[in-house]
Amino acid sequence: MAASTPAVSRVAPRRGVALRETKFDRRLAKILVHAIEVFYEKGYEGASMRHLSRSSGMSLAGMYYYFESKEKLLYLIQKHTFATIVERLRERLKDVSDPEQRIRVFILNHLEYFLANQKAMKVLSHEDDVLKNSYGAEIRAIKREYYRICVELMDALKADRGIEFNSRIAVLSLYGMMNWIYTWYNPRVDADAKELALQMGDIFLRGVGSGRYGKHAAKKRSVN
Amino acid sequence: MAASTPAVSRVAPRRGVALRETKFDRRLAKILVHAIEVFYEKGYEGASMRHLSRSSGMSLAGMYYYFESKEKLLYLIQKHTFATIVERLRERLKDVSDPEQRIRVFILNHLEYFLANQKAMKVLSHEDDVLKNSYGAEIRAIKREYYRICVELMDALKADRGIEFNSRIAVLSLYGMMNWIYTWYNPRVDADAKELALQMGDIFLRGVGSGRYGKHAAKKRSVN
Amino acid sequence: MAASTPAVSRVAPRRGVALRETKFDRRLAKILVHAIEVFYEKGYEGASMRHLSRSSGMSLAGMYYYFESKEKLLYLIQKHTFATIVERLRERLKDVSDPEQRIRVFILNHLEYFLANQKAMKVLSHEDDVLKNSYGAEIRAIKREYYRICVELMDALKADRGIEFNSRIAVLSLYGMMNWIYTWYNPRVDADAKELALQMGDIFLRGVGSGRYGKHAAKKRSVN
Amino acid sequence: MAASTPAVSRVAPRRGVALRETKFDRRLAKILVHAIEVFYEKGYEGASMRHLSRSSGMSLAGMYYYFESKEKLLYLIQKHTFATIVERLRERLKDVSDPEQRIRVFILNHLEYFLANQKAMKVLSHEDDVLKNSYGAEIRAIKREYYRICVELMDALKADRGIEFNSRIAVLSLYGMMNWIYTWYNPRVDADAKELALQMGDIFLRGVGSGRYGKHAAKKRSVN
DNA sequence: TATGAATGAGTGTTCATTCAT
DNA sequence: TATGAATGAACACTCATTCAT
Repeated sequence: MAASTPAVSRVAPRRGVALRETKFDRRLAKILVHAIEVFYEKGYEGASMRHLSRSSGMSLAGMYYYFESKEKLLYLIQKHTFATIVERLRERLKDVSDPEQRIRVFILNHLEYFLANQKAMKVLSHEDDVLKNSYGAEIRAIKREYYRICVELMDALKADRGIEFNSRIAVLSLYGMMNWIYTWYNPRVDADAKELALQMGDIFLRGVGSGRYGKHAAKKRSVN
Repeated sequence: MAASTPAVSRVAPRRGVALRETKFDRRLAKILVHAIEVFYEKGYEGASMRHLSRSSGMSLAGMYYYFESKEKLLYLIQKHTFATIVERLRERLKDVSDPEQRIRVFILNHLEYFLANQKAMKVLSHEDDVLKNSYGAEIRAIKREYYRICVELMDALKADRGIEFNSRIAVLSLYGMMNWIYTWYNPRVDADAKELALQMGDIFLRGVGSGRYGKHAAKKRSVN
Repeated sequence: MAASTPAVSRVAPRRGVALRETKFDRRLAKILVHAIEVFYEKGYEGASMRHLSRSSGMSLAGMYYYFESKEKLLYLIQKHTFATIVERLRERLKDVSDPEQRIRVFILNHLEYFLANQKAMKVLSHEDDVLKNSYGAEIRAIKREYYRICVELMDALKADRGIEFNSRIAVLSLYGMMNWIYTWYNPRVDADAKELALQMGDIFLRGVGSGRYGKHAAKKRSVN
Repeated sequence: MAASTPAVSRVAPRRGVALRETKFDRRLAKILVHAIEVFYEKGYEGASMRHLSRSSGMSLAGMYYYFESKEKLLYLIQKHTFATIVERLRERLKDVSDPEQRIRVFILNHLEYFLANQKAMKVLSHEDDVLKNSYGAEIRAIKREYYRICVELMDALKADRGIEFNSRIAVLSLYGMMNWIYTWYNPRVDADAKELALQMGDIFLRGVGSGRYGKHAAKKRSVN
C-alpha cells in the first residue's frame, strides 16, 4: 500500500527536482519501513541503531547519512503516520454531513489505517511520550489537532440529537477502544476493519446515543 | 494502602517463619515501590538498574540480593499488580448477581484500582510484552484468567437480556477504553473512578445493550 | 616523589576514614599517573579512554568507577598539579623577604616542579583551554591566583629598586620562558632546574633590572 | 595581507602554466584560511573534516580533491606559515648589521608576524608535535633552520660585546617569551607588536647584556 | 545483610576516508 | 571539478551483572 511507504521529507539539504521521487527518498523510505518493523518488535528504547542497521541492510554509519539521530527516525515515522491518518480523515469527511455518519467515518478511517499499518500505528501509540523538545512538540500538535476534530464530531452529534454527554471522556474512550487493538488484533480470528468499525461504531454510538437509558433506564447504575 | 504495597513472594531462600512479614519483605516492597516509579517514568527498557538503585537508596549490588534480575523485578511488579486486581474483583463479584451490575462491578474495580495505582498500572499495561519465557507465561496466564472472567460476565449478560454481540470484541473494547486512561487521565480535570466507571459503564452497556438499534435503528450503519 | 602522586579527593562518596589513604585513593592515583603519561604523549583530544584504560591496565568500564568522565580526569590532573605548585610556592616564599630573592624563589619553584613533573606540567600548559564550565572555572581561578602572586612579586621589586616596567608583560614573558621548556628540555643536554633557574633568573632580573639601559643605553632600541 | 594568504604548493598534478596563480591555488588558499580558523578554535585533533568542510563551504568529499588528508592540511598551514616568517626574517636581516639590532629585528619580525597571523601562529606553536613522518620532518627542518639563525645572532652578539652566555638557553627562552603570547595576548589591553618587541627586546637584551651583573652584582643569585 | 569494585558487551554517534559519477 | 553516498573503525559512555568480602 503506497500510503504506508513513508515519502518523507528529506533530511539533508537537496537541490529540489520537485516532483520526482529521488533515490535518496526511496532509500530513506526503505530504511523507515525496516525501522518500523524493529521498533514494533523491540520498542524504541529496546531497538538499537545496530539492530536497525542490520535489519535494513545498511551500515551503521550509513544510517546517519539519512537520519541525524535515532530520535529523528522515530519522529519521521510518527509524523508521517499521524499526518497521513489526519489527511485521509479530512478527505473522507468532506463527503459526509450526517453527524453520526461522520463519526462512523472517523472510526472506519482510524481502524482501516490502523490495521493496514498496524506496526507503524503501534509505534505511534506505544512510543507516545518518548519524543521530547521540538520533535515531540510537533507530534503533540498533530495529536491535538486529531483530538479537536473528534471533539467537534461529538459536539455536532450532541447538537443534532439533542443529547448530552462528556465529549472528552467519549472521545478518549473511543480512542482507547481503537488504539488498544494493537495489543490483541489477530487477523486470523478477528474481523476486518470494516466489520470492526461497524461493531465499535455500534457500541460507541449507541452507548452515547441518548440521554435516556433506554429500556433499562430504571436499573441501578452505580456500584457502591 | 496496604494492597498497593506489594507483599511479594520471596526471591531468596528465607529462614523466616511463615506468617510474619519479615524485614526482607519490607525492604523488598520498598524497592518495588521505587521501581514502579522509575519504570513508570522511563519505561522498562529506559530504566537502568543504576536508576532503580539511586531511586530506592540501595546500592546497585544490593539490589541483586533482593532480585536476581531486572526482568524479575518487572515480573514481581506485574504479577502483584495483576494478581491483586483479580483477587479484588473476585471478592467484589461475590456479592452481586445481576449480570449488568456484575459488569459495572468489573468496570469500577478496574478503574478504581487503575487510578489508585496509576503508575503500577501503566507499567502493567505498557510493558505488556517485554517479559519472555516463564515470567511472561505466568503473567499471560493471569491475563487470560482476567479475560475469561470478563467474557463470562458478557455471556451472562447476553443470556440474561437475550441479546447477541461478539464477546471478544466487546471485552477487548472495554479493556481498551479503560486501559487507555493512563495516557490521558488528569486528576485535576477528570472525574474520579466512581464517576468515570459510571460514564464508561453507560457507554459500554448501552452500547452492547440490545440487539436492536433503538430509535436510530433505521440509520445507515456502514460506511461505503 | 610523593607530591607528584596525586592524592586526589575522592570521586565517589566515601565514608571518611579521614587520615588513612584508602585503596580507592591509591588506585585512583595510579590511574592518574598513567593518564598523565598518555595525555602527555597524545594530548587530551588525541587520547582516548581506551588508550587510558590500556595504559593503566584497568578495564574501560572500570575507569568510570573512578572518574565520571574524561573531562573530570583532566580536571583532577590539572587541579592537583596547579594547586601543588602554588602551595609549595607559598611555603618557600615564607622564608624570603628580599624582593629579588623572592622572584628567584618563584622561578626556582616553578622550574623545579616543572622538571620534576614535566609530563603533568605539559598537560597543564598545553591543555590550558580545553576545560569548560565549572571545571575550567576552577582551574582558571588557580591560574589567576598564581598570576596575582607573581604580579605582586614584580610590584615589590619595582618599589624596592625604584624602577618601572610593565608588570603584566614582565610576568607573562617570564611564564613564557619557563613554560616553553616542555617543548625543548632535554635532560641529557640541558642543565638541571637549579642552574636553569639561575640563568633564566639572570636574564629576567637583569632584563627588568634598572630604568637605565646600562652601558648600552645610547643604542638605538627600536627597529623602524 | 597577501603574505598571509597561503600560496601553497600544489597538491594535485597541474596542467597549468608556471607563474600565474590558478583557480586551484585560490580555492586551496581559501580552504586553508578557513582551516586555520577551525584548528585555532578546536585544535587539530578536535577539528573534524566535517567542521572544516562546513566552515569553508566545500563538500566533505570536495576537500579531498584539494588535500589528500587532514595531516596534509596541517602540514600545508604550518609549512607556509613557518616558511613565510623565515623568509621575511632573511629579508629584513639583509639591511642590518649591528648584532644587537639584528636581534631586535628578529624579535620584531617574529612578533609582528605573530600578531598579524595570530591564529596561524597558534596552530604552528600548539600543534608543534602532531605531524609525524616526512611532513613532520620537513616542518622540523624549518624549525631547526629558524633556530640556527637565532643562535648565530646570539653568537654574533657575544663576539661583539665580548660577553658569554648559553646561547641555547637564551634562544629558547626568547622563543618561549614570544610564542607564549598566543595564550594571553589581548589587543584591547596589550600594546602592539612594535611596542611589545621593544619591551621584550629590552628584557632579553639587557638580560643577557653583560658578563657582569651590573650594580646588583654582589647580590646572592642562587636559592638554596 | 549489603556493598565496593570491576567487567564484557553494548549504547548512540562521529571519525577520516573512499569511490563512482 | 566536485560531490552524494557510503563505510569500518573508533569515540565517550552506560548497561546488567558478578563476586569477594
